[in-house]
Amino acid sequence: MADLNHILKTHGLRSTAIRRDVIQHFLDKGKALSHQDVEGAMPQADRVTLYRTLASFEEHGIIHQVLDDDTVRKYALCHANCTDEHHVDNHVHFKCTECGKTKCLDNVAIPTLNLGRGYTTQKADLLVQGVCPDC
Amino acid sequence: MADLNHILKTHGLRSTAIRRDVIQHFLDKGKALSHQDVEGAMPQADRVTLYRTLASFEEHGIIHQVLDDDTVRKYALCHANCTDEHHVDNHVHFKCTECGKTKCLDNVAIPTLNLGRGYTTQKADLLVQGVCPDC
DNA sequence: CTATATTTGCAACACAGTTGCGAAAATAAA
DNA sequence: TTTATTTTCGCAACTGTGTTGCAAATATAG
Repeated sequence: MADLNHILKTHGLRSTAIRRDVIQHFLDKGKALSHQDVEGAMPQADRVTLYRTLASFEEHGIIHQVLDDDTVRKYALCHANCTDEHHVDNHVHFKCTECGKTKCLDNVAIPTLNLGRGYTTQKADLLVQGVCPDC
Repeated sequence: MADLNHILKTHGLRSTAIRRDVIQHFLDKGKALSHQDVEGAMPQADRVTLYRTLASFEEHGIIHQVLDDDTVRKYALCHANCTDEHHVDNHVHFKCTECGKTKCLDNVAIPTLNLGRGYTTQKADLLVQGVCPDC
């Protein structure tokens, strides 16, 4: 609880009950969550507030977007040293076709590619789908 | 035109004006297109028909979905040998942050990764963002 | 040229995400 | 601690994307 407080403060956000609950939910689930996932877990909170919470968490480097093959936005907790300015998310995302969970593979980096003459790379997102160890 | 006809037939679809127009539009643009992109180019066609056209093209291996960091679905033409059963799309997608165009890099393959014990890989999508040679 | 199966267009709907604004709560200042 | 200031919350209303059911139109097979 004091922990959640600290996370918010160090990212320049005020500590509110809803925000602490949202972070706690991400910690509990340990996988990428959509707005709907979060809303389902805390029906007392307003839809719009949750949308704004997720957006501001992303802006301040608490969570990052996870690309997925469906159209709803998904987010996962950033690992450690992401701040407002400095966002470091170079890991692979894995979506299990059995259990449906999408997780960050923090220890698997996205390889650097040679795209050919004239291309500059700024960021890369890699989504791998298959079956996870638990399934 | 006879060409477009042929593409549709070999993928098991009837040849209609709208479908030929949609394929032609993909050929003209040479980049990933959203439903809105297609609709803008042919306002005479019904919204729903275009949604169904894109869905059925995807099913029959004429186009494939391209992951993007916004929530609207985007598609690009499949290269050659994709059929209903056999879908081969192992290339990297590149989105230029200047011109906004997303294209297939057909000559750049997604590298095989070792994800660790217990993971099975079925497919992978890689989106690289940066500046393209034209910008 | 006719019969049949597929495709199209329309209306209506479901759901994701956004904007504006006044009320409430969190921090800063006294 | 109390007050002032700034941020956040909750509500209503809205926009945009994508879907479903059904009747009319059209493409192909016979």
